[in-house]
Amino acid sequence: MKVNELAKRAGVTAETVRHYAREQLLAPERHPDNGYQLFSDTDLERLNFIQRARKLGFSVAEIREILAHADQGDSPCPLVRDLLASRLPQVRARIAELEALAQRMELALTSWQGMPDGTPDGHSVCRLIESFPDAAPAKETP
Amino acid sequence: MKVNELAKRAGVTAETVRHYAREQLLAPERHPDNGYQLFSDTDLERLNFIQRARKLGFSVAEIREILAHADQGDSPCPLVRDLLASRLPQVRARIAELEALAQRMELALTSWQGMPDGTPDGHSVCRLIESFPDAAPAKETP
DNA sequence: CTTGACCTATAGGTTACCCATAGGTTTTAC
DNA sequence: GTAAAACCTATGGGTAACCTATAGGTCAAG
Repeated sequence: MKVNELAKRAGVTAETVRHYAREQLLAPERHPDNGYQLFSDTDLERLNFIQRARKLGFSVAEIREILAHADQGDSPCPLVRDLLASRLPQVRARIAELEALAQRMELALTSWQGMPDGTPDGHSVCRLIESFPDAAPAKETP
Repeated sequence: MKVNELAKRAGVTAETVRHYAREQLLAPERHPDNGYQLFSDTDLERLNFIQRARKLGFSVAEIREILAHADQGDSPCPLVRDLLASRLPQVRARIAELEALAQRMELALTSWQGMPDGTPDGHSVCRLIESFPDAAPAKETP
């Protein structure tokens, strides 16, 4: 089957399929005449596996590793367990970070209730923000 | 003051300062002879403002907008409120997403306790993953 | 035989920086 | 006085997982 058909069957976009092929998660054959990528039913199963693994938080690079193990006939399951176990605390940390952010945002919104906006001068941009208490890391935009 | 001094005073890296300058959040003067960026105390206050705004979840692009308003003499506070109010539910949604992910990860880890690893064949990569129940979106790696 | 649907590959955008490079400048030490 | 250390510049590339746009080849149907 061709890109679009595989994509539809798996419920992803054609671009995602091409992306995975570029990233070596899928290794379709090529039609000798036109160079089209030709996927098998095994590729569909593989793509479903990728989807599940993504839902469990594995990165594309990790999944490539997992699949490489399997392709060599080795069980990737121990690797899978290790990856999951080491990533879980990071996810929890990220959640805590975002929760702290949400609290700062809420506190700001509520404590600004009825506060005057004021106009900026050389030493103030927006006192609402400037007078806000310091806290935790800024990190990236969520 | 030069890049490094401003960076140290504000507790960020010199690269971050240069980044903000490139992104128009800071508009330092230039030393006429050598082209070095020269920052004033006002720039330091501005940088502190940026840090606070980042901690409240504003993106660099948003902060540029906020500062532009202030530079024109307009109060950016209403804009600030709107941005915060519209971003908060997104943060909450992201938290919920990550919590669901963490739960899937935990469920996987515990339900795999003592499960055999198995070796991959043409129709299985790692049954641990393949047999895992479907759920929610995959989204990006956190 | 020409649409229209589908395919290809490449390049650039997203976010907020970080890092490496090459080369000019200033400061410090001897 | 000069040489090395420390700092400055601008540019380009990397990060994660795709998405979009471009230009051009292929194919089935009318």
